[in-house]
Amino acid sequence: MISEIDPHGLIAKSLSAYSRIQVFDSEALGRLKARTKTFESGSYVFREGLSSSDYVFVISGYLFRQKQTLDGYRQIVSLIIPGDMINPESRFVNSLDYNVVCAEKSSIIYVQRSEFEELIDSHPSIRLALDLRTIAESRQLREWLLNIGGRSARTRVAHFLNEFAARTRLRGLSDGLRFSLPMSQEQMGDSVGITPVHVNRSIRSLVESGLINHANRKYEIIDLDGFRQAGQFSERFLLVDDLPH
Amino acid sequence: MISEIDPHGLIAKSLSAYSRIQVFDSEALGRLKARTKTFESGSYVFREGLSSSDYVFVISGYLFRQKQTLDGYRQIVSLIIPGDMINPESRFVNSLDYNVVCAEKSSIIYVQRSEFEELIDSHPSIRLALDLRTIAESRQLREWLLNIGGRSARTRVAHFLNEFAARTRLRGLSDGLRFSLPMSQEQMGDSVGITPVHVNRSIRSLVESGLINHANRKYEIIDLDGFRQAGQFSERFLLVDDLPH
DNA sequence: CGTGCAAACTAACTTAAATCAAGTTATGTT
DNA sequence: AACATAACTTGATTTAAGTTAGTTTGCACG
Repeated sequence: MISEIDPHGLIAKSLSAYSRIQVFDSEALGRLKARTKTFESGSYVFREGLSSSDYVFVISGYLFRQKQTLDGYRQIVSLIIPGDMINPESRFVNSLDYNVVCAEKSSIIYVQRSEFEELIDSHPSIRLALDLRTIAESRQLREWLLNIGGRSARTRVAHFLNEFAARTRLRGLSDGLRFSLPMSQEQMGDSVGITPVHVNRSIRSLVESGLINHANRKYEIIDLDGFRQAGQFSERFLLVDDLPH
Repeated sequence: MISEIDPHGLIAKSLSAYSRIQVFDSEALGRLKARTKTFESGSYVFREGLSSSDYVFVISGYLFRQKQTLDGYRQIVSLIIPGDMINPESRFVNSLDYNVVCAEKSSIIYVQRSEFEELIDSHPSIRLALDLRTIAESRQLREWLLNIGGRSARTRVAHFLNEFAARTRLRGLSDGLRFSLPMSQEQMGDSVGITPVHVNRSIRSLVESGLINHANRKYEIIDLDGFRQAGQFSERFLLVDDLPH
């Protein structure tokens, strides 16, 4: 099925976090031809090592990038939210070093390599946005490293939840205070390097401290300042300061 | 002090790991004007947040990138070895999200922003090498995340040492079996997220298993296969497979 | 060539998080 | 509505790693 991407859609919005996307840029994005595909929760969009010939974006649903240890431990290395590009390194490299798995039913669009590369070549601000996105991702990875390497379980979980709240707010997907997190406590554990039962205890502790409410997979931040402190969270690392070019 | 970089020097060698650097590319690199500066062990080359106006490369000495937690924990997020660029994201962004500290006395060269950018513009293979280097770094960060998030202390330490051995070998700085590691056990701990006494125990355990010898800061790998297994190490993640452009 | 200091090593003890083992609560299905 | 299944919750126990503290080694410097 071939459809046209909404010209004022998610992707332009997501890129505009990194560089100034003009009307004509986002119109060009809107003219891209794209195949849409739906994936069930738990299914793989990419497998490590396999090459991808198209550029792939998320329209709806949450996914994650994950890697595995030889003895079966799975580490989630980043969350992918609607509007994100799934395989940004495909611009330069053939195969990915991670798997991409759906946290819930998702819809994904495929744009032909050549078509997207023409767009990049003719729209400097889109190229810049992609380059900056790469920087932002490295920052995020370093922040996760600090989170996992240096903080207690409770703090890690709080940091993770803060990050999710901030990212969804910046993308216009939540108000930053109430959100539902589409992943199991086991998956959260695999994101921050602790066991699921400890995730549970950590969440409980945050609730008991009066920082958040939690039921099912819905969260509500009651005391934003306190909750940020509990997670030693600052949203600085989510943003990049565009160089004046 | 102004000097010329050795045209067949480290930097060309380091970039050539990522894309095919031709003679004329490396001659151009050799013509770059560079200020050299020496830093003592423990001194800061960059501080988080401060902007940098030049491109900076390591000629000799080891350094690391590090971040801090509010309550004082320091996480080392990557090692910088001779030939590496210290501030690659300066191509796109004003300020760094990490500190850069010397593990030992190091000599560093500064190349003017405009001069280096002209070089990039006129040498596609150098630009490509830089782009691929960025991908390689993200891979490394994800691998560290997996290492810290999912493995036992002993395995983490073994993985770290394997990585160091492989990286120095690929850069021509060691034979990959005997090397001296210019960092304290405390710094190793801050790299893999454990305490220095546990680093010590882990190293001893690896020695007692007959996998390596160790004295002062010198290491010798006795059983390479066994040592790789102990660290669940594969050097695949250090390399990128250049896309045929 | 001692002296001082930082890093490496070791052991004893403590603790945070993992593991194990039941429950319980949701969610989805015939 | 009853059943099945997966996710969540909770407590008891174990274990890996942290902490504290002391000793030893290596090395820079007067």
